Amino acid sequence: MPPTAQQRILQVTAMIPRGTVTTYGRVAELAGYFGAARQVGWVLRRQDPADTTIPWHRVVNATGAISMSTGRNGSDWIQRELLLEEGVPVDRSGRLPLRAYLWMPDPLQVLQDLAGD
DNA sequence: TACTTGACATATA
DNA sequence: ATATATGCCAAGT
Repeated sequence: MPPTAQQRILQVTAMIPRGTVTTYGRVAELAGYFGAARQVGWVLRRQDPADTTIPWHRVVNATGAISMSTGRNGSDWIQRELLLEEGVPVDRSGRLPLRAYLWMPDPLQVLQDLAGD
């Protein structure tokens, strides 16, 4: 069975280094699903906020902010705390200096890692 | 099958 | 800096 989109999205997310962040759109792109940013949000939404096995908190939107929403039942604020713990400065509205903390992986390396499993 | 909903992104005003 | 408008993709109803 070929890996599902969800699996690849989680695999890419798992590669994000501590103390750095990336965007939904970028994760989709690296996973091989350019344009499917919303799907990334959908996948991360069903992760257990308490489970840090996969660093879901290192994914933010393209404006450089945590996507705050009442539907998240507070996981958005948990995300802020987790990022602060890693040294990523997030202000009270959830904004952060994206360009300074953005994960810049070598695309080829990412493909290698995805293939290797 | 058709319509609605979202942890999105980009372009405009 | 905000707000509105489209385009996107998959799941839920």
